[in-house]
Formats: sequence, C-alpha cells, structure tokens
Amino acid sequence: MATEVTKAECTSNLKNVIDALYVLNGKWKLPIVLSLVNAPKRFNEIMKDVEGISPKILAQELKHLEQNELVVRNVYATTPVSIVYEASPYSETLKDVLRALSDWGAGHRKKIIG
Amino acid sequence: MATEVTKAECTSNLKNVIDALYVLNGKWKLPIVLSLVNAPKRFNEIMKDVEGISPKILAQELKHLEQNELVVRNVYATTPVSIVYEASPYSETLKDVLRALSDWGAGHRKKIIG
DNA sequence: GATAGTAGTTTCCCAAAGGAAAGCGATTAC
DNA sequence: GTAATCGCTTTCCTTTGGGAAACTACTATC
Repeated sequence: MATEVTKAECTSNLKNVIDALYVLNGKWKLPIVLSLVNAPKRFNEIMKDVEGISPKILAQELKHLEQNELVVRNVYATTPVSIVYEASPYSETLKDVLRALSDWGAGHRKKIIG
Repeated sequence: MATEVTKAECTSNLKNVIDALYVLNGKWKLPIVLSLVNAPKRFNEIMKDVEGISPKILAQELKHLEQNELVVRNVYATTPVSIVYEASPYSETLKDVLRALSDWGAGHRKKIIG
C-alpha cells in the first residue's frame, strides 16, 4: 500500500514543491486568489478584503496572476468602465492548497496561543 | 451541504492563509521540511537533497524551523559529534500542505509544458 | 605534514519584495 | 467649481531574501 516511498518519489515530490513555490511564492498571491475564489471583486474591494496590501503591490500581483492564468480581468463598458477580477477555472486546482494552508494556519495559531 | 460559505468564513479563511504564509513563506522552508519528512538527515545531506541551497541559507532556515518546532536538531556524542536534523512530530501537520503543493506543482508543470 | 570531511560562520554584495505617499485621468455628485 | 470615487501608476525608500566565496575549529586519514 502507500506506506512505501521510493527515493525517486521523494525527489520528485521535492521538485514539485519547489516548482509550485516558484509560482506561488510571496506574501500576497495566494491570499488574493483566495479572496477572488470566494467572490469576484473590483480593485478597491480586493484592497478592503486583503488587509494591509498596497495598491502598487495589488496591481503588480494581479498582473502576475493574470499571466499565470489564475485570475481573469473583465472590463465592462459601463460609464465609467468597471473592472472586475475573478478567479479563473484553472484556479480551482489551487483549492486543495488553499484549504490545506487555511487549516494549518488555524491550527498553528491555536498552538501558539495555547 | 458545505456549498454555502458565510462572509465570516471567507474572512477567517483569508486570515488563516495569511498566518500560515507568515510562518512558511520563502523559497526553502517547505522544501527543507519535506526533505526531512522523507528521512532525517545531516547538514551536508540536506544540502545535496535540496539542490541549489547555500550553507548560509540552510543554517538560517534550520534555525527558523527549529524555533517554530517543525524541525528537531539532534546532537550525538560521537567523535566527531554528528548532528542529525529530523522532522518533528508537529511537522506531520504539514503533510496535507506538502501533498497539495506537490500535486499542484506536478500539474502546473504539465500545463506549462503542454 | 598535507588533505579531506563535518557543520557551519562570516563577509560582501545584489536583487526582489514590499511599504508610504502622492498623483492622474476620467467620471459623477453636490 | 469642488470634492470624491475608481483603478491604477509613479517615485522613493527600506527590508528581506538569497547567492558566492572564503574561512574556522575540529577530527580523521594518508
């Protein structure tokens, strides 16, 4: 059963994690994706949701996430134009990562307080 | 029935993820933990396993992980002393995070190549 | 005595991340 | 006309992350 792990598997696990972190690394990328997974939002709504982020960083990270196809930028021809960011279908693949991180963060906070 | 998500849950998910990243952020912490989860290792063995890391960064990150009780440093009174690092029991709680990241990294690589 | 290994430390340096604050063009409300 | 909102951009600055290389104290081996 799955208790045996070969050296090759360990190595590829390591490479996978390093590759994932290469794309997801940083303080804000995953929080932004999570905020948009919860609901599509406009620029200033994300600013309010993800506390502490500056407009410069938010703009920069949204571009990065767009390039990695995790976020879609929708422009609506209202007056004035409204711009709504949403999590892409591909970002669904991050749900396990986000759930695991959220669970761990909650548990770790309890551990530190206690 | 878990399809409904309240605003409060979204917000606390966000806080949890931000807290988790506060501890786990950076290029090397999770790779090091994963390497030690696979098997306890000595300093130079970790260096070989986690490719590209420099001794300075490894020493620094091991200290950080020790302080967060994710890694245990064992000193054996051999001559010369041997120092073996191992994943702590608490680091078991990171298994879901590591598995999710490894899976995502593998999938993302396939997506980029294809 | 020379060489090698172990477990790092030290120094120096560069690049990326990130924060603070101001500004900007367009539009709408008062 | 004045002020406010939206979605950013620009500038400036500090902090952190991280790489390269040399070096150290100790021990063992040749």
